[in-house]
Amino acid sequence: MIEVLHKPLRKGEQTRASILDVALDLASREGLEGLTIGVLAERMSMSKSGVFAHFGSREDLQIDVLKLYHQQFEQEVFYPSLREPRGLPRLQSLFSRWIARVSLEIASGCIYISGAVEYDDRPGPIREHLVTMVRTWQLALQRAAQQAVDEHHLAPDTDTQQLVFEMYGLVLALHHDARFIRSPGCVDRAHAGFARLIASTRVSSTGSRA
Amino acid sequence: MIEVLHKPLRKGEQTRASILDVALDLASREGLEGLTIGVLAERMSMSKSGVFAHFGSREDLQIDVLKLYHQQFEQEVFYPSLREPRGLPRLQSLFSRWIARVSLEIASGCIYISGAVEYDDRPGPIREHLVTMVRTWQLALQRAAQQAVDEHHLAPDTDTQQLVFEMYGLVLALHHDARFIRSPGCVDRAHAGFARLIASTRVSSTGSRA
DNA sequence: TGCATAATAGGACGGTCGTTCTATTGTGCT
DNA sequence: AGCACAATAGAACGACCGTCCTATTATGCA
Repeated sequence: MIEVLHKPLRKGEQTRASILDVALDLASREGLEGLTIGVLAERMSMSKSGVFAHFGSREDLQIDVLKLYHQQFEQEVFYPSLREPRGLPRLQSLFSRWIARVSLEIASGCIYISGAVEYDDRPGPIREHLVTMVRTWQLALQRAAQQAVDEHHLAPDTDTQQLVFEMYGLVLALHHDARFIRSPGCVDRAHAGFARLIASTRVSSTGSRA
Repeated sequence: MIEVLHKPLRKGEQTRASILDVALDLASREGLEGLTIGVLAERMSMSKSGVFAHFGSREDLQIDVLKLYHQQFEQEVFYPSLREPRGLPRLQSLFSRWIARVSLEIASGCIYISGAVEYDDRPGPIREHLVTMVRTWQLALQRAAQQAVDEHHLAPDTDTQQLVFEMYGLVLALHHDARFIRSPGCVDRAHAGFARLIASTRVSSTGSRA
């Protein structure tokens, strides 16, 4: 008996979790703003109020979806890469798993990316959560890049912020061409871009601009 | 007397044009899906039906906004670059003007980019128009890149599709970091990325990947 | 097996949406 | 000036939205 007081009856948490699963799938397809309680209830074969009761408001639901996505992203992309040795191998692993995830979710879309467009001009807690999560991911990439510099895998004068900027660009281009344009072969192009990026960073400086 | 039959009274076309101007500004901020007739009417100090009467439907309005944006984009980015000599100078001019435009519209957003996310999974005429326009722009870039190869400004085995992919990525990253993250200095990073991209393409092959 | 209460359903609210219809105002030509 | 008609206003429609309130049903523990 570890939990003593107010142990919530199990059924509630269980359906709440499966609602969140469906909500995540829906938000991945239609965007966080397109996530609607009515459609969500329909997919759950529940009433609107039945779904609503599990979250204080739609905004809370959206934030919970965001947190779930973040959690899955960490689990699939970030943590497994920590098993790779520091430096270039880990950085490459991060990028590869990132690409793999974005490739897999071509059918459903990446909430970090769609959310960035939806909330770039919409203030509020959702935007703040999103920015924090994306910033966290970018800083994790930058830390891995800096370790690659420290391990002498990349040139000592490497601008790691520039490196992350370009890595992010490759993934955004992948997402764009795959989901919007639907042009084949863009996964390979993302990999090729990264290879060239690393190659030109390994030998000499990236060369920041005035 | 050049125009003879059914010459439309001028007032209508005039207000229609100014409605479109406001609609473009609105769609740049809130996205094409966020463009609403009620808000548009409010900003025009007109009634909803008064605004609506100028367009057969909201979808037609959205498409007209799209066409207006495309027209402005061509006027500001594409045509001026044609005055530069074929090859690398023209390619660089295209990219610079592109960056400049995206930088200027940091306050309002690029419809090509936000539209790509909004309509990547939403079939219909709007999506089709958008894809056509973006494809047109990508092909223009690719043509300019191919000319740079022909003029021996870039390596003969350059993968121009890969080049355009990475250029697009740089602009997407710029848009992302400027509008969403709001991190300073990303305009310089976009330029630096392009410089590195050209440098590594000028010397040797880009190296496509299996 | 009951009883407290968690979980869900159902309905109603005010709001906004795109769209349509009808009436009114304004324009531009003869 | 007056007439035909373009341009706009105003109100109403059905649909969907998030949210609240009140019943009803289901759950888990004594």
